[in-house]
Amino acid sequence: MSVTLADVAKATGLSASTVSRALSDPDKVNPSTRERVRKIARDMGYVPNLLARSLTAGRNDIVGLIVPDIANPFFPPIIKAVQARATSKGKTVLIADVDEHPADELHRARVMRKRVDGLIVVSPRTPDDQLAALAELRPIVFVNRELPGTASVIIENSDGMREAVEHLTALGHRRIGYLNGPRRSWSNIQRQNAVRQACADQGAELVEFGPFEPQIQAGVRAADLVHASGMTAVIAYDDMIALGLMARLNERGIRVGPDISVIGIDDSPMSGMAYPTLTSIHVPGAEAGAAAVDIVLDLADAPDDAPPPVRQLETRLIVRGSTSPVPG
Amino acid sequence: MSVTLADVAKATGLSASTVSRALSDPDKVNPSTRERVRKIARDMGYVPNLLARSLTAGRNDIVGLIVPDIANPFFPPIIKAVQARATSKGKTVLIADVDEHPADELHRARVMRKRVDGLIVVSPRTPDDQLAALAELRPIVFVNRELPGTASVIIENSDGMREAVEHLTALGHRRIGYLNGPRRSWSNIQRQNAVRQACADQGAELVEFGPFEPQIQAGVRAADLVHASGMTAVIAYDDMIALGLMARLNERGIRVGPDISVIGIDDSPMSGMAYPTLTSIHVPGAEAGAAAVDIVLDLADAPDDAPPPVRQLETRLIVRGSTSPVPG
DNA sequence: CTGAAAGCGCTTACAG
DNA sequence: CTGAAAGCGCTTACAG
Repeated sequence: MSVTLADVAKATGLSASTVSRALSDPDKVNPSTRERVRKIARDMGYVPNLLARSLTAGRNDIVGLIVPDIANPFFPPIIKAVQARATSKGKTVLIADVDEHPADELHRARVMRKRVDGLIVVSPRTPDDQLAALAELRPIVFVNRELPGTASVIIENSDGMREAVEHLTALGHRRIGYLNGPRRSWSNIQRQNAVRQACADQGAELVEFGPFEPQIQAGVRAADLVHASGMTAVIAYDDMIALGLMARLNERGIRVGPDISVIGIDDSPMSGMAYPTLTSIHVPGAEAGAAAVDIVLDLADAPDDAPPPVRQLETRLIVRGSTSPVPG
Repeated sequence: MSVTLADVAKATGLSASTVSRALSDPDKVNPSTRERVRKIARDMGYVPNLLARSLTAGRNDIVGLIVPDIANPFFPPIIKAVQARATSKGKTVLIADVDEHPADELHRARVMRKRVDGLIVVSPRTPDDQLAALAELRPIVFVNRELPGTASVIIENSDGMREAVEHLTALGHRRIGYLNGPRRSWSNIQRQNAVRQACADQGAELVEFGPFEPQIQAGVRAADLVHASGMTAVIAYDDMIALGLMARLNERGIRVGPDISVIGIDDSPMSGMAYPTLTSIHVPGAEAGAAAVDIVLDLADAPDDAPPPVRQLETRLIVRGSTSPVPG
């Protein structure tokens, strides 16, 4: 097998304690023995078993991050932000992608639990009846889902949605479609409520479609429904759906913008690359990721009875080429 | 702190051994005591410390996956394939994204090493002088990079590249641009060699640009260079660069297809969504991911002196809307 | 079927 | 500054 601390101890003629200190807590050992130990350890090809170290030290210097779907462009910016923040605090990030299988979340979280110092779960899809079990795996913070007694970072959809609806009504649209996201998605419920409220406030008629999965193909499928319904403007649950919608409308010769206005949500990197460029509601995913790191690491050394923090972040509309005045 | 095995043992009046078996190796214990133990453990909210379990059992049931950049659409299909295969073999996948910082790869691999049963490193960017150290963290398999004595899955670029160049020359193009990827990228060297060979074989003139990072913005930047050079056809290191190139050309009123032909590499999901749709060389990332899982898990229980397997996979051209006959 | 003991590979008070 | 000892929370031969 591989070289252990005991092997190095034997080779140096010192105790395991001293070797351990020379490697992990250098100040506590005589400089000359320290260097001797380190050299011998290196020569022997000693690589500390970080599992064992974590078990005794009770620390991993790792943050665990669980996301629903790494392929959804909404998540990479969050992941990058989590990594940037965690790195700046000396932690490594390990990611689990549950591939939109909500039932797996709890299992993955348990697998990670002791291997990390804290868990960030983005948009937990975990069914309600298991959510409490997930929340127990503290330190843990939810992004985009609230549970009493659990730390969370919440992105408030209402401002951005209000701006989107105002933008459309200002362009003359009176009938607005909303493409629902996944049926049980917490985010979709938030967005659905927000669009209903905003349309009611603006006196616009709202027609809902879906639910749709947050994938391009779902948007492609939505396109024909939307067009058949005669909507002049539509807001999609997310950019993936909006992009699929646009692709299919393009294909059918329906001009996005002039013929039908489309608004996405997430302001993902692709929204500026699409044709036409996609008007989208910016969701501060990066800020949310950074905030989640701060919270979960604070939690790690907070007393158990401290009230778990809840941070709120706002959204706003980014206008691009896919929205135009109502045709005719 | 949390409930330990010893706590449960005390509560049941049994030894830790029996409790351990009741939970992890149920067949070795009397059914009635087994159920009693399990019930009490559940009631006490016992959650086994998987770190400790892994340390003694020497198994994690986890596969570690290291990728250069999760936001690059080339990687998610590989990740998904790795997960699908690993799941079917009862393993969980933990992902590390090194965010295009090659120097971090070795460190991340070490952090993961004992927490997983095997490591898959996709497109290792690790500098040559550290690569051997990385390769020592066995069981490990590289995807898209070769190192003697190390298991790997290699995607052979030459077939797809030859098809791409043939396609362009058949359309009448005589001067073909190639947008290089990152300078030290192993993949770029492979692709560069392949395009040089293919152009030489077809008697086409090759003009190289770059290096460019595999990002949309780099493609945007490349667009003006390419257009100024008078190329009628260009092959990009990857789809990201190709998409950025197309976006900028669109913006300048240069029609991709009729005015200039563009070919990407990777056949990422977005290539079918772009405007126009992007002709691209399909790279069998999913197959590579699945193969890597098979190899790394085999390695885990292979004798140390077994020759590490090397698997080769082929590429092919997918023709879409971004390539047309040479103008004029 | 169950238990006592040793051990996985480290770290960390506690002495000296 | 260094070492002996106990311990982190489990698992697993070995006895019985």
